[in-house]
Amino acid sequence: MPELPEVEVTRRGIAAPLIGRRVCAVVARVPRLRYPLPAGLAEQLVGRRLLDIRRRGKYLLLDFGAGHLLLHLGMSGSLRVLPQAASVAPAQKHDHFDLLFDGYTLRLRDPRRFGAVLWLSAHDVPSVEAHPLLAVLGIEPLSEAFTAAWLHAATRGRQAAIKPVLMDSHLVVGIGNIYASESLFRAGIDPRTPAARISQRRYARLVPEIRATLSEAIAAGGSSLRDFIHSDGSSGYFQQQYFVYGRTGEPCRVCGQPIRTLRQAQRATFYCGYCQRR
DNA sequence: AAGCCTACCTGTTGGC
DNA sequence: TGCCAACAGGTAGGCT
Repeated sequence: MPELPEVEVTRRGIAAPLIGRRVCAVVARVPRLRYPLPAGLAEQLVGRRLLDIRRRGKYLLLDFGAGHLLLHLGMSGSLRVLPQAASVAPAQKHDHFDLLFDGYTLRLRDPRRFGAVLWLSAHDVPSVEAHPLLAVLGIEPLSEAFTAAWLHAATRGRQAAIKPVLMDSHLVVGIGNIYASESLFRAGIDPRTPAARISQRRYARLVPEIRATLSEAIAAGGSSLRDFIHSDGSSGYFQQQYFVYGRTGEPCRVCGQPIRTLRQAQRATFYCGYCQRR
Protein backbone atom coordinates (compact mmCIF):
# COMPACT_ATOMS: atom_id res chain seq x y z
CA MET A 1 0.00 0.00 0.00
CA PRO A 2 1.66 3.17 1.06
CA GLU A 3 4.51 4.37 -1.04
CA LEU A 4 4.66 8.01 -2.08
CA PRO A 5 1.75 7.85 -4.57
CA GLU A 6 -0.61 6.21 -2.09
CA VAL A 7 0.30 8.72 0.59
CA GLU A 8 -0.21 11.61 -1.82
CA VAL A 9 -3.56 10.24 -2.96
CA THR A 10 -4.51 9.83 0.69
CA ARG A 11 -3.51 13.42 1.38
CA ARG A 12 -5.73 14.73 -1.39
CA GLY A 13 -8.57 12.41 -0.45
CA ILE A 14 -8.77 13.49 3.17
CA ALA A 15 -7.89 17.14 2.58
CA ALA A 16 -10.95 17.88 0.46
CA PRO A 17 -13.56 17.04 3.11
CA LEU A 18 -11.57 17.94 6.24
CA ILE A 19 -9.63 21.16 5.74
CA GLY A 20 -11.30 24.05 7.51
CA ARG A 21 -13.15 21.84 9.99
CA ARG A 22 -12.72 21.82 13.75
CA VAL A 23 -11.79 18.80 15.84
CA CYS A 24 -14.44 17.80 18.34
CA ALA A 25 -12.95 14.62 19.79
CA VAL A 26 -9.95 12.29 19.64
CA VAL A 27 -10.20 8.53 20.09
CA ALA A 28 -7.14 6.33 20.58
CA ARG A 29 -7.77 2.59 20.97
CA VAL A 30 -4.20 1.36 21.31
CA PRO A 31 -1.42 2.71 23.54
CA ARG A 32 1.14 2.76 20.75
CA LEU A 33 1.89 2.10 17.10
CA ARG A 34 5.55 2.46 16.13
CA TYR A 35 5.75 5.01 18.92
CA PRO A 36 3.51 5.62 21.93
CA LEU A 37 0.48 7.71 20.98
CA PRO A 38 0.87 11.29 22.23
CA ALA A 39 -0.55 11.95 25.68
CA GLY A 40 -3.06 14.76 26.06
CA LEU A 41 -3.81 14.95 22.37
CA ALA A 42 -7.46 15.88 22.95
CA GLU A 43 -6.44 18.91 25.02
CA GLN A 44 -4.22 20.03 22.16
CA LEU A 45 -6.64 19.42 19.32
CA VAL A 46 -10.27 19.77 20.39
CA GLY A 47 -11.66 23.05 19.10
CA ARG A 48 -8.77 23.60 16.71
CA ARG A 49 -9.32 24.03 13.02
CA LEU A 50 -7.45 21.92 10.46
CA LEU A 51 -5.65 24.50 8.34
CA ASP A 52 -3.73 22.40 5.84
CA ILE A 53 -2.36 18.94 5.09
CA ARG A 54 1.10 18.61 3.64
CA ARG A 55 3.20 15.60 2.73
CA ARG A 56 6.93 15.16 3.28
CA GLY A 57 8.14 11.82 1.94
CA LYS A 58 5.60 9.35 3.27
CA TYR A 59 4.72 11.50 6.28
CA LEU A 60 1.47 13.45 6.40
CA LEU A 61 1.48 16.70 8.35
CA LEU A 62 -1.86 17.99 9.53
CA ASP A 63 -1.45 21.66 10.36
CA PHE A 64 -3.54 22.88 13.31
CA GLY A 65 -1.74 26.16 13.85
CA ALA A 66 -0.69 25.27 17.39
CA GLY A 67 1.26 22.38 15.94
CA HIS A 68 1.23 19.56 13.44
CA LEU A 69 -0.20 16.10 13.79
CA LEU A 70 2.27 13.82 12.04
CA LEU A 71 0.88 10.61 10.56
CA HIS A 72 2.74 7.75 8.94
CA LEU A 73 0.99 4.73 7.44
CA GLY A 74 3.86 2.27 7.85
CA MET A 75 3.41 -0.85 5.77
CA SER A 76 -0.26 -1.52 6.26
CA GLY A 77 -1.88 1.74 7.29
CA SER A 78 -4.81 3.47 5.62
CA LEU A 79 -6.91 6.53 6.33
CA ARG A 80 -10.57 6.99 5.55
CA VAL A 81 -13.08 9.73 6.11
CA LEU A 82 -16.38 8.50 7.52
CA PRO A 83 -19.64 10.34 7.78
CA GLN A 84 -20.06 11.23 11.45
CA ALA A 85 -23.01 8.88 11.78
CA ALA A 86 -20.96 5.88 10.72
CA SER A 87 -18.22 6.66 13.18
CA VAL A 88 -20.61 5.91 15.99
CA ALA A 89 -20.61 2.28 14.82
CA PRO A 90 -18.01 0.13 16.56
CA ALA A 91 -14.54 0.37 15.13
CA GLN A 92 -13.18 -2.68 13.36
CA LYS A 93 -10.36 -4.69 14.81
CA HIS A 94 -7.45 -2.63 13.49
CA ASP A 95 -9.04 0.81 13.62
CA HIS A 96 -6.65 2.33 16.12
CA PHE A 97 -7.20 6.06 15.97
CA ASP A 98 -10.04 8.48 15.16
CA LEU A 99 -10.05 12.22 14.75
CA LEU A 100 -13.65 13.43 14.98
CA PHE A 101 -14.56 16.62 13.17
CA ASP A 102 -17.91 18.31 12.86
CA GLY A 103 -19.61 16.12 10.30
CA TYR A 104 -16.78 13.70 9.54
CA THR A 105 -14.41 11.25 11.18
CA LEU A 106 -10.85 10.59 10.06
CA ARG A 107 -10.08 6.96 10.88
CA LEU A 108 -6.67 5.28 10.88
CA ARG A 109 -6.49 1.53 10.35
CA ASP A 110 -3.15 -0.25 10.57
CA PRO A 111 -3.08 -4.04 11.07
CA ARG A 112 0.70 -4.29 11.44
CA ARG A 113 0.96 -1.18 13.60
CA PHE A 114 4.12 0.09 11.93
CA GLY A 115 2.51 3.46 11.45
CA ALA A 116 2.94 6.56 13.58
CA VAL A 117 0.90 9.32 15.19
CA LEU A 118 2.94 12.13 16.74
CA TRP A 119 2.14 15.64 17.95
CA LEU A 120 4.65 18.27 16.90
CA SER A 121 3.80 21.25 19.03
CA ALA A 122 4.62 24.58 17.42
CA HIS A 123 5.95 25.60 20.81
CA ASP A 124 8.49 22.77 21.05
CA VAL A 125 9.30 22.56 17.35
CA PRO A 126 9.13 26.01 15.73
CA SER A 127 9.87 24.55 12.29
CA VAL A 128 8.28 21.22 11.43
CA GLU A 129 11.13 20.36 9.11
CA ALA A 130 13.48 20.51 12.08
CA HIS A 131 11.84 17.52 13.70
CA PRO A 132 14.38 14.66 13.87
CA LEU A 133 12.23 12.33 11.77
CA LEU A 134 11.86 14.90 9.01
CA ALA A 135 15.25 16.58 9.17
CA VAL A 136 17.03 13.45 7.93
CA LEU A 137 14.81 12.95 4.89
CA GLY A 138 16.22 13.11 1.40
CA ILE A 139 15.06 14.90 -1.73
CA GLU A 140 11.47 14.79 -3.02
CA PRO A 141 11.51 12.80 -6.28
CA LEU A 142 8.75 14.92 -7.81
CA SER A 143 10.57 18.18 -7.08
CA GLU A 144 12.46 20.04 -9.79
CA ALA A 145 15.64 19.66 -7.78
CA PHE A 146 15.61 15.91 -8.38
CA THR A 147 17.68 15.74 -11.55
CA ALA A 148 20.09 13.29 -13.13
CA ALA A 149 22.98 15.56 -12.20
CA TRP A 150 21.83 15.62 -8.58
CA LEU A 151 21.36 11.85 -8.36
CA HIS A 152 24.65 11.19 -10.09
CA ALA A 153 26.51 13.44 -7.66
CA ALA A 154 24.64 12.07 -4.65
CA THR A 155 25.51 8.46 -5.46
CA ARG A 156 29.27 8.89 -5.86
CA GLY A 157 30.77 6.65 -3.23
CA ARG A 158 27.71 4.44 -2.94
CA GLN A 159 28.93 0.96 -3.77
CA ALA A 160 25.60 -0.65 -2.88
CA ALA A 161 23.26 -1.83 -5.60
CA ILE A 162 21.05 0.87 -7.12
CA LYS A 163 17.78 -0.75 -6.05
CA PRO A 164 18.28 -0.56 -2.26
CA VAL A 165 19.92 2.85 -2.74
CA LEU A 166 16.76 4.16 -4.42
CA MET A 167 14.80 2.95 -1.41
CA ASP A 168 17.01 4.86 1.04
CA SER A 169 14.75 7.63 2.34
CA HIS A 170 17.77 9.59 3.56
CA LEU A 171 18.74 9.97 -0.10
CA VAL A 172 15.39 10.23 -1.87
CA VAL A 173 12.01 9.84 -0.22
CA GLY A 174 8.94 7.90 -1.22
CA ILE A 175 10.32 5.17 -3.47
CA GLY A 176 9.34 1.86 -1.87
CA ASN A 177 9.83 -1.69 -2.95
CA ILE A 178 7.26 -1.66 -5.74
CA TYR A 179 8.21 1.55 -7.50
CA ALA A 180 11.96 0.91 -7.14
CA SER A 181 11.61 -2.26 -9.19
CA GLU A 182 9.20 -0.64 -11.64
CA SER A 183 11.36 2.46 -12.24
CA LEU A 184 14.52 0.42 -12.83
CA PHE A 185 12.73 -1.78 -15.32
CA ARG A 186 11.43 1.23 -17.22
CA ALA A 187 14.93 2.72 -17.30
CA GLY A 188 16.51 -0.56 -18.45
CA ILE A 189 18.89 -0.70 -15.48
CA ASP A 190 19.84 -3.95 -13.73
CA PRO A 191 18.85 -3.55 -10.05
CA ARG A 192 22.19 -5.06 -8.95
CA THR A 193 24.30 -2.34 -10.58
CA PRO A 194 26.38 -0.47 -7.99
CA ALA A 195 24.93 3.04 -7.75
CA ALA A 196 28.36 4.65 -8.06
CA ARG A 197 28.99 2.90 -11.37
CA ILE A 198 25.93 4.30 -13.12
CA SER A 199 26.74 7.13 -15.52
CA GLN A 200 24.94 10.45 -15.51
CA ARG A 201 23.67 9.53 -18.96
CA ARG A 202 21.87 6.50 -17.52
CA TYR A 203 20.57 8.51 -14.56
CA ALA A 204 19.17 10.87 -17.17
CA ARG A 205 17.00 7.97 -18.23
CA LEU A 206 16.19 6.80 -14.70
CA VAL A 207 15.09 10.12 -13.19
CA PRO A 208 12.25 10.77 -15.67
CA GLU A 209 11.11 7.16 -15.30
CA ILE A 210 10.95 7.50 -11.51
CA ARG A 211 8.91 10.68 -11.95
CA ALA A 212 6.63 9.09 -14.51
CA THR A 213 6.12 5.92 -12.47
CA LEU A 214 5.15 7.90 -9.37
CA SER A 215 3.03 10.42 -11.28
CA GLU A 216 1.12 7.74 -13.15
CA ALA A 217 0.38 5.94 -9.90
CA ILE A 218 -0.91 9.17 -8.35
CA ALA A 219 -3.07 9.75 -11.40
CA ALA A 220 -4.42 6.20 -11.19
CA GLY A 221 -5.26 6.72 -7.52
CA GLY A 222 -6.78 10.09 -8.20
CA SER A 223 -9.62 8.40 -9.96
CA SER A 224 -10.60 6.74 -6.69
CA LEU A 225 -10.46 9.84 -4.48
CA ARG A 226 -14.18 9.66 -3.77
CA ASP A 227 -13.64 6.33 -2.01
CA PHE A 228 -11.97 8.11 0.88
CA ILE A 229 -15.39 9.16 2.07
CA HIS A 230 -17.07 5.89 2.70
CA SER A 231 -18.60 3.97 5.53
CA ASP A 232 -17.67 0.57 4.13
CA GLY A 233 -14.13 -0.77 4.09
CA SER A 234 -13.14 0.29 0.60
CA SER A 235 -10.23 2.64 0.93
CA GLY A 236 -8.85 4.66 -1.91
CA TYR A 237 -6.09 2.30 -2.96
CA PHE A 238 -5.97 1.06 -6.45
CA GLN A 239 -4.93 -1.80 -8.61
CA GLN A 240 -2.14 -1.02 -11.00
CA GLN A 241 -0.67 -2.77 -13.95
CA TYR A 242 2.94 -3.51 -13.04
CA PHE A 243 5.76 -4.33 -15.47
CA VAL A 244 7.70 -6.55 -13.08
CA TYR A 245 6.48 -6.27 -9.49
CA GLY A 246 4.96 -9.53 -8.28
CA ARG A 247 5.28 -11.11 -11.75
CA THR A 248 7.95 -13.78 -11.11
CA GLY A 249 7.99 -16.29 -13.96
CA GLU A 250 5.46 -14.38 -16.01
CA PRO A 251 6.54 -13.05 -19.42
CA CYS A 252 8.12 -9.60 -19.62
CA ARG A 253 5.63 -7.24 -21.19
CA VAL A 254 8.35 -5.95 -23.51
CA CYS A 255 10.47 -8.97 -24.54
CA GLY A 256 8.54 -12.00 -23.28
CA GLN A 257 11.38 -13.41 -21.18
CA PRO A 258 10.30 -14.64 -17.73
CA ILE A 259 10.51 -12.05 -14.95
CA ARG A 260 13.08 -12.97 -12.31
CA THR A 261 13.24 -12.41 -8.56
CA LEU A 262 16.13 -11.89 -6.22
CA ARG A 263 16.56 -10.61 -2.69
CA GLN A 264 18.36 -7.38 -1.94
CA ALA A 265 18.60 -6.05 1.61
CA GLN A 266 15.95 -8.59 2.66
CA ARG A 267 13.45 -7.32 0.11
CA ALA A 268 12.19 -8.98 -3.04
CA THR A 269 13.40 -7.40 -6.28
CA PHE A 270 11.71 -8.12 -9.61
CA TYR A 271 13.44 -7.55 -12.92
CA CYS A 272 13.84 -8.67 -16.52
CA GLY A 273 17.26 -10.20 -17.20
CA TYR A 274 17.07 -9.20 -20.85
CA CYS A 275 15.64 -5.69 -20.76
CA GLN A 276 17.71 -4.53 -17.79
CA ARG A 277 21.49 -4.27 -18.08
CA ARG A 278 24.36 -3.23 -15.87
C1' DA B 1 30.17 6.49 6.78
C1' DA B 2 28.20 3.10 4.18
C1' DG B 3 25.96 -0.93 4.56
C1' DC B 4 24.26 -4.72 6.86
C1' DC B 5 21.02 -6.71 10.30
C1' DT B 6 17.22 -6.69 13.60
C1' DA B 7 13.16 -5.19 15.49
C1' DC B 8 8.50 -3.59 15.61
C1' DC B 9 3.43 -6.33 14.49
C1' DT B 10 -0.44 -9.17 12.24
C1' DG B 11 -2.39 -11.26 8.22
C1' DT B 12 -1.99 -14.09 4.10
C1' DT B 13 -0.17 -17.62 1.31
C1' DG B 14 1.85 -21.88 -0.07
C1' DG B 15 3.78 -26.38 0.98
C1' DC B 16 3.20 -30.61 3.29
C1' DT C 1 -8.52 -29.22 6.96
C1' DG C 2 -4.62 -28.05 9.88
C1' DC C 3 -0.08 -26.66 10.82
C1' DC C 4 4.02 -24.11 9.99
C1' DA C 5 7.24 -21.29 7.67
C1' DA C 6 7.94 -17.59 4.75
C1' DC C 7 6.66 -13.34 3.33
C1' DA C 8 4.28 -8.68 3.05
C1' DG C 9 4.25 -2.22 0.11
C1' DG C 10 8.54 0.97 5.99
C1' DT C 11 12.13 2.61 8.55
C1' DA C 12 14.64 3.62 13.05
C1' DG C 13 18.42 2.16 15.49
C1' DG C 14 22.45 -0.62 16.45
C1' DC C 15 26.43 -2.72 14.91
C1' DT C 16 30.76 -3.28 12.11
